[in-house]
Amino acid sequence: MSAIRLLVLGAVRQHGRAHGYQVRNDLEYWGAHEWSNAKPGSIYHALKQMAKQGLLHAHEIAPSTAGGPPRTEYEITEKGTAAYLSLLRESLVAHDQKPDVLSAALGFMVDLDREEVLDLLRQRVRTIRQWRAAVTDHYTPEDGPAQLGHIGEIMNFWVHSADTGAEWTQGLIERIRGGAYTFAGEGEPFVGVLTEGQENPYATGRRHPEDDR
Amino acid sequence: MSAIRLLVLGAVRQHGRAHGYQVRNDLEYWGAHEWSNAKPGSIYHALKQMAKQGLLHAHEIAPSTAGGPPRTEYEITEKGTAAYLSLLRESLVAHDQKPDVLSAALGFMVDLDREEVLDLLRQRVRTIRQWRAAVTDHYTPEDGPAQLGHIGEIMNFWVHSADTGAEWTQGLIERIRGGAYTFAGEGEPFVGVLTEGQENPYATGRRHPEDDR
DNA sequence: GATCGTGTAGTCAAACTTGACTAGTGAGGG
DNA sequence: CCCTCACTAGTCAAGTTTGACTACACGATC
Repeated sequence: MSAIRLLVLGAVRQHGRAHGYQVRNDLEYWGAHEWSNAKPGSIYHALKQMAKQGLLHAHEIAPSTAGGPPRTEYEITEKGTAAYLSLLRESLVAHDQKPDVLSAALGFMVDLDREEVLDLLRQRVRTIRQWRAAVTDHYTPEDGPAQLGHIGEIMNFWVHSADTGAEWTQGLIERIRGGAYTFAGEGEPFVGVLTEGQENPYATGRRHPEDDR
Repeated sequence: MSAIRLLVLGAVRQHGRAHGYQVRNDLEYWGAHEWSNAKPGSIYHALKQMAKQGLLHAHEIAPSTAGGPPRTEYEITEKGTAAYLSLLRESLVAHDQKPDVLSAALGFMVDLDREEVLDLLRQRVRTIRQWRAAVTDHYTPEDGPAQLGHIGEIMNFWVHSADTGAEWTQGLIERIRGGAYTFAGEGEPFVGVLTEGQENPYATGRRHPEDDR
């Protein structure tokens, strides 16, 4: 699964009601266009698709005051909220070598409560360890790993990713256990969307020149 | 860019001439179906597409002796070889948070010569460092990183990935500098394809049960 | 007062990916 | 001798992603 659905659902949910451009702008604010496939086409497509599937409810709205084509506003449905939460949980646990999914999940983790996030992250560490074991097991020929030649570097790379991924997750667990951040039901939530008329300091026009990679 | 083109070009090139199923089987042998999107559909699609673009040359062949539909054999063209090498170089250098691209490139790096690979990997380390600097710069507000709240964990995660990625690359550089593996023009190359009639120990049927993740 | 850039809002075709499906052959078991 | 199962080889529709494009409004600039 890609990160786009999680991102879009989360963005719409935070707004209560949002049109495509608003979602697009939020994702840009979060830097998501840099670490995920959050291109305009994907966002509008995801909105339409999820509306068709009943995860979002679409309201046709008159053309905006600021020119441009007629907009559609979306609202998350109950089914959508359920899908969102299950996607979020899944993304925190799963180790699918897709860093964008984890990044998106980190951005929304505070929608769950602290204890649950800790549980999910511990589960994540276990998942990674299991995967690591499967890799070393599967790719170690009977006559020793040297037989693989340079192909062994592929395995080596996965194992390294697994180890560092587990280590990082462990660090995050410590920080959260230590009381960092504000989770669901712990009072004033952290506001991560742009309010109407607020300028976007991370908009495309003002990127740092070193960004090009 | 996805890894599929690199994988398919590399596989066809190693065979000299190969039909779709052979490529598919090689990729499975390398475990590529586990760490990349090397599904049958993608492979056949890539073959056709690249044939249309002149990177491969297609020979229509009579139905195989072993039953099944008529096969098409592909041969890499000059243009294809050029594309392959440039894709390979690019994949060794680029840090696009897509681990499958790097894995594929590792599998083929021995098609280049040792010194060039070392250069490319050093370049990779530099690229990662630059990217890391851009991230910390871009996502550190004037009033200190604490302002980001839990969103800062996204940045933290990238930075961690960059650091461990650079570290791993450095390790690989050391191993290659130390004389490991056999690169282009250094004599008997490592054979990474299945020869006709050889059994495939990693074929789908015999996977380890722990593989399911 | 034309036009140039920027922001708003979204569409579209082309390419790619996915997962399920087709279809023939041959070996082995009952 | 028939039936099932695995292997060989590939197709297809549905869904997704990409990158370029449209179209309007507003302010600034020449």
